[in-house]
Amino acid sequence: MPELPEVETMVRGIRDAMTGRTLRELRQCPCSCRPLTLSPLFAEMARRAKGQTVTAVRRVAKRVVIDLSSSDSFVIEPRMTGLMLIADPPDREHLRLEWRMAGGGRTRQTKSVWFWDRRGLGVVRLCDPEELARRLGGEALGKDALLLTDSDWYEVCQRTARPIKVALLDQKLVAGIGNLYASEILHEARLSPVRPASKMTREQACRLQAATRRILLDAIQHEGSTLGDGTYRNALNQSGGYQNAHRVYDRENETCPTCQRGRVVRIVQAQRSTFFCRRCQGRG
DNA sequence: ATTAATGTTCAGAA
DNA sequence: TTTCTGAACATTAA
Repeated sequence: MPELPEVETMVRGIRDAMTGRTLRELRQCPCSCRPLTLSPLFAEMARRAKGQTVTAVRRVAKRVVIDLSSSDSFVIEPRMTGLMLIADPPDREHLRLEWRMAGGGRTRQTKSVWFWDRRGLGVVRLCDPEELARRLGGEALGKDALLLTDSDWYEVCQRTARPIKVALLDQKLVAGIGNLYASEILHEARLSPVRPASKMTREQACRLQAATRRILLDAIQHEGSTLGDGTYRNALNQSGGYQNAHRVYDRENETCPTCQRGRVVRIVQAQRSTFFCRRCQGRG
């Protein structure tokens, strides 16, 4: 489930444990399931990273990026069930990787950060982060030049005739939005998920930009969404709180909290569930 | 036993 | 060229 708000929460949760510290050791955790996907392979990755100091911990779209004093960075894609932790994990058998950081000052102590992943679909790379960023569109939320402006949103919408909900999931168009937040954003923007992206007016693109910002900031404030299966946890292994604020996602048949009249319906687009209110979001 | 679930990426068809 | 579909990855819960 980690989408932009959950990854942002992970990054904030591990930042102090890593920034300015030296990597004493990278360890692969013994686990009975399939091995974590690493690039390069573990031995090479550990050799290149050991002894490096972490200069920054940041988020790029749905990825955690750990910059090292060399030009390398760890780029972690949690995909469906990956977590970055500094506290006890939900279980031991799905721990995948451990970064043992030297303690502050002259102490011999180490401070560990773990990557935990139940389904094991996550990927950890050690590479130049630029090469991965090149495959992504502008950031849905951020503060630098990568962030999409109002007019960028309009231009991005013009690029495809696919339904706007499907377009929002295309990381080459907008980076950071996933299935859950796409429904919430479109509801906030009062736009039909089935409307072709290319038919958006400038005014609608503007609403989309504003809704994206509001929803994602709000979700970050609540430390992300922990769905029914309880998989997503913050770095301290605590649940997020935004699931209680969802207006349409996974709320099929409930009364729309905005118009108080319509019912939330579920449709399938690109093999994923979309939730929306026909009354206040229209038919496209 | 079957189905669906937050993501990404690829192959192949329409 | 664009868009759509399905599969693959692996696990768990309803």
